Amino acid sequence: MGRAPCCDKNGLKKGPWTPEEDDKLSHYIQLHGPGNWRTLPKNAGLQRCGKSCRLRWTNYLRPDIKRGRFSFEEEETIIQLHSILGNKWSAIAARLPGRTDNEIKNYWNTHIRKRLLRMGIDPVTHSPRLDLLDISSLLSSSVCSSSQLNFSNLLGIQTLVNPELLRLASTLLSLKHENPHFPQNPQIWNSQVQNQINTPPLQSNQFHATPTQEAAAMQANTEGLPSNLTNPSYQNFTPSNFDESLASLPNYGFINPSETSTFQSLENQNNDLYYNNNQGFGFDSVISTPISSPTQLNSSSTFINTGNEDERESYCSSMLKFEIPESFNISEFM
DNA sequence: AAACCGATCAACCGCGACAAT
DNA sequence: CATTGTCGCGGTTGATCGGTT
Repeated sequence: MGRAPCCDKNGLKKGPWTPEEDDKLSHYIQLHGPGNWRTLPKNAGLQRCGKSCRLRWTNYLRPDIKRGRFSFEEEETIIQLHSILGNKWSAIAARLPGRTDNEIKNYWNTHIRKRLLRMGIDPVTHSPRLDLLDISSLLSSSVCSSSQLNFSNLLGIQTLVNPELLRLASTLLSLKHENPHFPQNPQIWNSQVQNQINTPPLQSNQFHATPTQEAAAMQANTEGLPSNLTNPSYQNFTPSNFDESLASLPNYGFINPSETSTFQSLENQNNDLYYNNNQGFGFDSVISTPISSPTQLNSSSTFINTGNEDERESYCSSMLKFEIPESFNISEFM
């Protein structure tokens, strides 16, 4: 089926909007509402296509748009929602009052994505970027082919690999060795470890919404779920385990600093860790928070609300012990 | 002072979904 | 059921700005 042109482009203006055009559009919508976007420009006396008008209104002129820097709470919400919704910017924006999908998308691409990469986290899968080192396949072959833990291969690449990675590998191999149910798929392996790294116990006070609000929020967010979530943890998504999936979402260090949830602690845990995903960080709080109550987002989390980008990253990194040093050239492994 | 470069973000483009006919 | 029209989404572009050389 052919797509109809959104408008007759002949003679229509493109590019940046002038204050006069903004005034015309705002004034018209305040008086009449947007109505039909196709006919709006003509009625409002604008030499623009309806699409351009809609975009200008929804992304800039709408009176309820919040301007200024994203707060820690908003940033955390974006990351968590992105980990389950993917690039569903409109669905994410629906959970962030006053923020537009375009603004969130830009902020993700220019800030969050880069910071996650610097931290060694894949912004698509939200997992540690072990894949960059091909360490997953290395470990997989080692694990699957022998009951004896053979570190010779690992040691051979030690000069290239962050010691933290090797220690992680050691931990994972130990867990695998002791636990017959350990996932064979390295990707699932990674994501499950990531979940545990970032999932301190759920706190009961993270629920603020009424059942009705929760139901509405759940519906709003499940509607936006992609069918092909890249994170293997969520590929088995079903309505019945949705809570589980949400509860096990990554947190990237935006957690209460009093909680210890690091690789160090991982080493001391028994294998039950891998089967208690219900005790994840309270993503429920994000999902259940009413749209009109942005300040309630993750109220249980403790934030150091500085406005400094570096401090945010530093705080993030300090909580998530898995960190690729600045000197480590990731691009060499791409 | 000028040139260069990277970061940012407003705006555009193409497409899919869906309603209307 | 097929076609047409509209809307909204996600990806991309390009203008602008500030910092650096």
